[in-house]
Amino acid sequence: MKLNDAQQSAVEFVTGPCLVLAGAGSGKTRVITNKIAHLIRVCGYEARQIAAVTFTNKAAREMKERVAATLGKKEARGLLISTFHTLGLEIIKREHKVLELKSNFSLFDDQDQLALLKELTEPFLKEDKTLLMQLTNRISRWKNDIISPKLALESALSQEDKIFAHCYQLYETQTRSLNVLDFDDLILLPTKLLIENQEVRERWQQKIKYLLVDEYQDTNTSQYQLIKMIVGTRARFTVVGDDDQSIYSWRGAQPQNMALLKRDFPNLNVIKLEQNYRSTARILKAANILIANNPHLFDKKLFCDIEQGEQIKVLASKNEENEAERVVAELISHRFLQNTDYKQYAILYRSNHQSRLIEKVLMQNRIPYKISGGTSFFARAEIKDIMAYLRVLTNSEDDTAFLRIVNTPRREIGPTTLQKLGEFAKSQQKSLFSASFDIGPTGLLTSRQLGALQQFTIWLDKLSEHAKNEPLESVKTLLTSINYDSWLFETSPSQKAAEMRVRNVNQLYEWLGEMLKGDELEEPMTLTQAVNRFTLRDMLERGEDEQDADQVQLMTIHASKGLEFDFVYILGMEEGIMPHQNSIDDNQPELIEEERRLAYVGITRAKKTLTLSHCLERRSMGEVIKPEPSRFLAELPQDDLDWESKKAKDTPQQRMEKGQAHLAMLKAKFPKKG
DNA sequence: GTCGCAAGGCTTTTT
DNA sequence: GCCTTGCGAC
Repeated sequence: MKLNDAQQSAVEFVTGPCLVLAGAGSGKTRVITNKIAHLIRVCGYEARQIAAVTFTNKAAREMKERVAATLGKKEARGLLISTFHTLGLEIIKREHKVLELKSNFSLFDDQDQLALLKELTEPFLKEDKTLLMQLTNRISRWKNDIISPKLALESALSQEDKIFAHCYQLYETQTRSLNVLDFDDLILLPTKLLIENQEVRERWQQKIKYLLVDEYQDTNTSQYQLIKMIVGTRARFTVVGDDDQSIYSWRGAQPQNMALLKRDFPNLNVIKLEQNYRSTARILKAANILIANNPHLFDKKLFCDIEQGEQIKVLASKNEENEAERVVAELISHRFLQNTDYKQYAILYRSNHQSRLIEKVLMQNRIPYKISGGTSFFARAEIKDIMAYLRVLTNSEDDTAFLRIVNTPRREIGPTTLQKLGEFAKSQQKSLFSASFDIGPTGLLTSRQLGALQQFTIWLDKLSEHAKNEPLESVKTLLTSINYDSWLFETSPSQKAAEMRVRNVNQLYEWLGEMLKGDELEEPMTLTQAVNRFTLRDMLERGEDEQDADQVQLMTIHASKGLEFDFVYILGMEEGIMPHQNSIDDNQPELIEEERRLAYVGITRAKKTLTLSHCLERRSMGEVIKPEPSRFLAELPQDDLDWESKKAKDTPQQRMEKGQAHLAMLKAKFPKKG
């Protein structure tokens, strides 16, 4: 298919800064992939001089595949296509000396971060969960805004601010001494480094001669600074974004960065992509009308010349079990009548836990499905265990990981031993691992306790030596010598669960093997790198069977951004779910607007049909609630909706009347503004 | 030091 | 409703 005029000019404009305002389904990925090809084939760039960044692993993977398909793997080799965080990790890895970091640092995921903060702030916050959450968010915001603990402390006004800033400082000191970085550091450190160090900045400007950024509306302050530093005054870059699809403001994304670009680069070329190639006219119209309820940074009008299409179905179910059954039943009969593939269907939801029931029903009906995103895999105890082993193996100072594995499987090293070891290590300013070798003469431990501890750490020490030369081999040794499979069988509630766990561990091992080996597009990694990539959930997957597999796609709406499906089902179109209860409670219009954008993103994933589902009853934290249908349903053009009453015995006339009465109620309850 | 049970309390979304 | 945490028994 030929590019349209707007797309073509977005591809061919390479001499300066370029902002592409790309509405949903307007072919932005095509623009990016074609532009990369154009840069290489026409403008004489080498692949390794071009970097393209996105926000999610899924999007990065998708882009890699599309680019490889356009250019061929040979020409695409060396291209840097990754998430912001992986790019940051890469910069830190190469510049670790300038940053005064050891090369073997490990990464904290948000759970590690929370656990450490909880421990560190216990004297100040008294384990108050709300305060702890606020602190976590605050630290993240400080890091996003490039504010050091020192500065935070200086500018703290209230008593609470001072305590938070103090905790921030403690946290920073502690993470540095553990030789770990958190996710925000991966952006913050490179940004600070490039701002402060001219030599390093020039090195990266030399290396990355052209930068492309997808989902630009999701950048936060430090990410924007990082972009500015990399592109420098040459300003050879293209950013692609859509303020209507900004759904990450809760983690610091500033859609205003789109407007800032005009200020910072006065010669910015702004190109609008307004033709939608994805959805039926009806779906597009519904999406446009919904999003028109939000204020806009940039004006754009999406149009398409695809046929009208079917009405948008609205299912009302009695409760959430019913909802899952209804949606699956709809899907099965649709597939049967239309003779389609499972992989053309997507079931989207607001929060991860909503997948549970759907999974159950899909399983009962033996329908193949794939859940993407979600933390399910890495949240599993067996995966966390092995990850902790790998982290200690590469970074012996990672006490958090050390504590997780020191007694898993059981080694008779209990809380008393660890308490004493912890105190001793603290007094010596040492890691738990290293302190274990020096604690003997102090007599703090009984000989039995010391024996158990040292047997473990000596073994670990040998293993990490082994890991330096033969990383994959050493991981195999690790798994066999702790007899992990048997441990899993002993501790699992059932044979089946144990088999599942063993499979998960094997999966991790397989991925690890692939990452250490590399492939046509990726260089082989060190064990440290591979472990850090895992923490970022950014692993090399042998794509073939994954891609071809005919499976129904399950994911959150957040995870679905940038993807498209023929037939889309959205669950839980209810007040309290979408919009989420928190955004209703706080009574801030911006929060509802973000929820509306989320609904917009969900709706615009659909190419051919869209089905929206809500329940009349739902169990929430143990009690039964009766949620109202989402206000967003009332905002959609009602002529394009096919409201189906929950009772099949209703005549169409009754159904219509009920629907209309319901709507009147909704409209009275949620009057449109303006 | 380990295991099992009961009570309490809640992550929305991702790297 | 489910998962984590705390406590008591062995």
